[in-house]
Amino acid sequence: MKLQDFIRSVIDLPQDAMMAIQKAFTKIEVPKGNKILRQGQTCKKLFYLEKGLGRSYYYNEKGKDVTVWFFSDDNIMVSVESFFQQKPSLYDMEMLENSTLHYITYQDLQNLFDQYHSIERFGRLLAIQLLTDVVEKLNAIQFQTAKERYHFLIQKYPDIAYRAPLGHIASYLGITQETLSRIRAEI
Amino acid sequence: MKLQDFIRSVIDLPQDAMMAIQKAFTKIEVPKGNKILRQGQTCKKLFYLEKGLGRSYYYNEKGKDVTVWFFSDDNIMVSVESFFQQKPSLYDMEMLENSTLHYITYQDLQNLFDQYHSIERFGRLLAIQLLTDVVEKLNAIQFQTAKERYHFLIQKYPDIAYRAPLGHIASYLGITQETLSRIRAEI
DNA sequence: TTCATTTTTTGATATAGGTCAAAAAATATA
DNA sequence: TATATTTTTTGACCTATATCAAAAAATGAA
Repeated sequence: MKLQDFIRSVIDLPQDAMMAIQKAFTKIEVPKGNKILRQGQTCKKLFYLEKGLGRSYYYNEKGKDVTVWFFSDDNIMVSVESFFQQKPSLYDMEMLENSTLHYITYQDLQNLFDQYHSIERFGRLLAIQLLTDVVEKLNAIQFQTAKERYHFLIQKYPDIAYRAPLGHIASYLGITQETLSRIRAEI
Repeated sequence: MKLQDFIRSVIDLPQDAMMAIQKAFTKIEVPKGNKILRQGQTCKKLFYLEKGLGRSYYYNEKGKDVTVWFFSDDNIMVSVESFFQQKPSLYDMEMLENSTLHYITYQDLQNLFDQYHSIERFGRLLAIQLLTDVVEKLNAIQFQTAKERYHFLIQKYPDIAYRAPLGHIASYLGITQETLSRIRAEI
């Protein structure tokens, strides 16, 4: 989906605001395996992922790589707390496929928030959308068995279930890769 | 904390906006045990909890009462998805102590969003604050043992750990009440 | 106070899912 | 191709936490 269409799917901006926000985004291609943010850095860019696949992750106390979130086509890709509160990120963010992204810098976005009430609203609606996604995942994770969690993933993000490596999916669901492999074998 | 001070803690509103938003809130006292929202209803009010304790919860497939979130002094109390997307709530919300609340209706808030850019920004910042809280809980829950989850709660919300019934805390942490009781006994 | 109800604790047992290890399959590299 | 590397699967075993049941403690009502 084009950036413009994505923005429209969130809010119908007046012409001038739409022009201004589009101008503030820069399109980039990022190859598979590349990082767009490192743990400890403050996230200075908010990305729109037009096409591709990415994830955020960290290494836990035992050094195990833990996927926190997946990002796929037509979604915002950002370390929420780091970007919006401009503090160091807890996560790395990397692309799992060659991807097409558009980014806007924190400063440019703040300027647009100041200039356009309608873009401020866009920001609010976006935050609520992200919030809803996280709440949904929390509910899925908190009280469900490993099998149920996997079914949640297939249903909600079928593309991810098939495109991402099993180890990443397992840690995202809070289970081990062996358990996930066994669940898949059953089906 | 007074409503005005709470708003100030989020954003410094211009005088007129501050007056307008304060006027739109209504103060109420809600006794312990009372519900402020029922599952299936669309949440029409956003509450600020000046003093007291509340929770949101639902009954799972097995009929077990599961606490989704606690709300304590100086916080917003709302069913996020239901209020912001004006769709039926998945949860009941009830007060666990006699509480002092202030509410604003969805419609009044939308009108303020339309009228005041600064209040729109307040809304955005509020959403991001809620989002950060949920992300934090998700991380705490997803990869930690029962004991670690309980310590997260004590550290982050000590008041809740001591004021809420054990059964509610256990389901909030995604563990059984017996396990939580045993964890407490160890300490 | 006493009695009833609710909440918390304790005990015995069961099980989902973890850990460790190695084989098999898939993917990347020369 | 063949070979090396990474990812996934399978097996054996173990542990944290669930479940079921009942006692003890706390709370509320009469």
